[in-house]
Amino acid sequence: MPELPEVETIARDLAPRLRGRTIVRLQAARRPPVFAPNSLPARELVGRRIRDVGRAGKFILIELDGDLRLAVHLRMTGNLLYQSSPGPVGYTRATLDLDNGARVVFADVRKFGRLRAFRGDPREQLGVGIDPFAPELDARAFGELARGRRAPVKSWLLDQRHIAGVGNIYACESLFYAGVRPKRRVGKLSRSQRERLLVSLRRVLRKAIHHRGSSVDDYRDGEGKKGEFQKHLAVYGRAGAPCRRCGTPIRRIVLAQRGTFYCPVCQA
DNA sequence: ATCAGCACCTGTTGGC
DNA sequence: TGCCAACAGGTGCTGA
Repeated sequence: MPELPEVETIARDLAPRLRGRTIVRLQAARRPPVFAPNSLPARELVGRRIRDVGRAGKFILIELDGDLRLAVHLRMTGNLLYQSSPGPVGYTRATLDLDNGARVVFADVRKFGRLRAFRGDPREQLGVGIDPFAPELDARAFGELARGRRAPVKSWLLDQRHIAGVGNIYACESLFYAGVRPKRRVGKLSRSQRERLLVSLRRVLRKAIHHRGSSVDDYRDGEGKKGEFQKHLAVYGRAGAPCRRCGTPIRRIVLAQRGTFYCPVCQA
């Protein structure tokens, strides 16, 4: 479900409320376990003060004293909610009670989402690649990452080890604005195609953050509210509908087992 | 070293 | 109206 813009929105919602608070109690579902197998024990988190909340790829990062971090991955249907006065939430998988009486709830219908406590460098520990907004990521660096890769550009964008944070919606959208077909082999893109793709990717991610993310179905922000960017999608979920630029019906194919949307005229 | 395919879960939707 | 297959924003594992 949530991709970079949704995760960024939640992290920004939570940061000012959680900063300086201490975790006084933690409850976590055991079947199936919400904590990842490679997590430090959950009890390590109790009694710790929260320094900040950020993001690495699609992970929400809750940074604690003692070089400790809690990474939250929402996968398809996870939500992370702040409650100033705690009340019941459906599909709750974990709760963090804070020293001011507030609570952070992790709820997830499909139970794919995971928590992981760890120490050390987040990008290294979590295996996430470069951030799309990193200044050092230019057409040249993109070219080096993609050199020799035969995967379709869309599949490559979804692999978090390369560029981290792009998911199915924003991969489709950025390829549309760049005028590149999802099936094009990433290693064979021209420099100008890579340039256009980077510009499109950043523009669409920035706009989506501005609109507080896309709520196609389950996504909610840190206050439980929907995003607005689903109203501005150009191709995602629009199979058969006219392309906003040329009027040709948007096509849907399956690539890497994911629904993939593009305009057969605007995308070469 | 890649990459396709399936597994993990539950809920909603669309076609017959 | 009812049933069931297909599909859903993600990733990890297996085996070719």
